Amino acid sequence: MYTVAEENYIKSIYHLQRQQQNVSTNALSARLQTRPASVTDMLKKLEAKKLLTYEKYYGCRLTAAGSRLALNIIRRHRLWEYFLSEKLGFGWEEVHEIAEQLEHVQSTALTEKLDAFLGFPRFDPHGDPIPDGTGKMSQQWQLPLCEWPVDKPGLVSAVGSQDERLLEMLSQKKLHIGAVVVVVQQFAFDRSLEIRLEDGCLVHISEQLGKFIFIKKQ
Amino acid sequence: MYTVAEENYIKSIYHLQRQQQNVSTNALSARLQTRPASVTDMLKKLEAKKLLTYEKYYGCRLTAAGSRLALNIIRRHRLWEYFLSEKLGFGWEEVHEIAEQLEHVQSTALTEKLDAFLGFPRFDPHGDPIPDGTGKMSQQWQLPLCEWPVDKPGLVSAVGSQDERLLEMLSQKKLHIGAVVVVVQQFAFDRSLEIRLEDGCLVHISEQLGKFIFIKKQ
DNA sequence: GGAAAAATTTAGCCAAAACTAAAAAATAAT
DNA sequence: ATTATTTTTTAGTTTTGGCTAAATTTTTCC
Repeated sequence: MYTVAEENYIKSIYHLQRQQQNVSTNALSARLQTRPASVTDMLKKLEAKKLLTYEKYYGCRLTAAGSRLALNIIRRHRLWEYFLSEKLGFGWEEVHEIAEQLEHVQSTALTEKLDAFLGFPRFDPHGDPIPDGTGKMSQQWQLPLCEWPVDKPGLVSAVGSQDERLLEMLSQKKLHIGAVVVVVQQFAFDRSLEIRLEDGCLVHISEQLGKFIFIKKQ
Repeated sequence: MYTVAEENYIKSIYHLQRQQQNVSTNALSARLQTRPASVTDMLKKLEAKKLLTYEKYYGCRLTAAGSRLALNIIRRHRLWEYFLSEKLGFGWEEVHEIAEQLEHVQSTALTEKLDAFLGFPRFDPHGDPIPDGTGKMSQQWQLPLCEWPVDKPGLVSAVGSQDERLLEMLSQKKLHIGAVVVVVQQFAFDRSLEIRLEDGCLVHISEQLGKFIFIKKQ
């Protein structure tokens, strides 16, 4: 299969490709914290393996095979993040670093069984969509409530966890899927939120909770 | 911290040390499937890191620090094996290879939280004891029931899991800790077992169940 | 359009962890 | 107690994935 270094390159290229259509050597160098010269070397290797096309001085793009691999790595990463946060009780700031290691464990069976064990979650604790086994993922643009802009109405589209304590809290605050909400203000002290529901009710939401409620455009 | 290669050496030396008191270059070479010359190189490196003492031509022994590291790696390995088998539903033959990768994920917090999530299990699916955070582990020689010799009386000494469905089944079959059992026969077809209890009752045990009941000598 | 700046590549080097072939030490056998 | 055999080490290479310094190409700016 592929080495950890190769997988990290592919993953980074995938993410950068969403902003620039051709990923430059320097952009990769900055993201991976390696020198441009090393990036050039690796791009040649990855081109030889047909994971990307590379044109001297003009950067690279993933091939279909490269994108497939990238989505698979992202799938592993986000499933582990979900596991760490949901099952082991890690805070969402802590999960990324550990998932960076776990994502490189090679075993298709492991990924599939983990997915099933977690109940086929569609979003990780940061609100990013988790690709399915074929690489498809929910494309809807959405953000956790705590990052949603003030005064812009939005729709509750998903929750990041099925924890019953979370679900209980949501139902008590009348925050069901499909509810329309407006963030009235964010308090600087603890980054908690005041939001207004359709019926005009004002509800106070901790930052912690706001991370698990996902909002999309109406 | 330590590299994957270093961790694998330390783990192998720990296991070999239980048979020979000084671990020879050749023994390590055979176990790790690397050439003796490579082993010599690595032993020098590990000695420099004070994980073992090494005397030219006479093999090596782990230092206290080396043993501590070895037990920590074994702890990680067996906790993951338990997770894979108990939570993800892998068969016990499949878990070893995947755990070989997972054991090298570096994060003390991960190990501790995983341990807690699993309910602090004391034995892995193969019946091997899982060291605790300080390196202590149950030293009793014991085997899963499904590997216990026929006609040899044994004592139920531990169960490999606290799963309540398992515990329910055990109490129904009157297989409490301390019970004396004799394996009457093992059926070749599904490797299930017929065992006799103290009161003469015959009980039928699936292989699946037999893996989670540990037996030691009377 | 040509000079300066920025980006990228080439060339040569390093460390980790493996390898082979040959030398040296330890062990076994006559 | 020598010799033969086995084990281990030394010396020199390879591959992977980094690095620096210098050269080259592209881009930008007057």
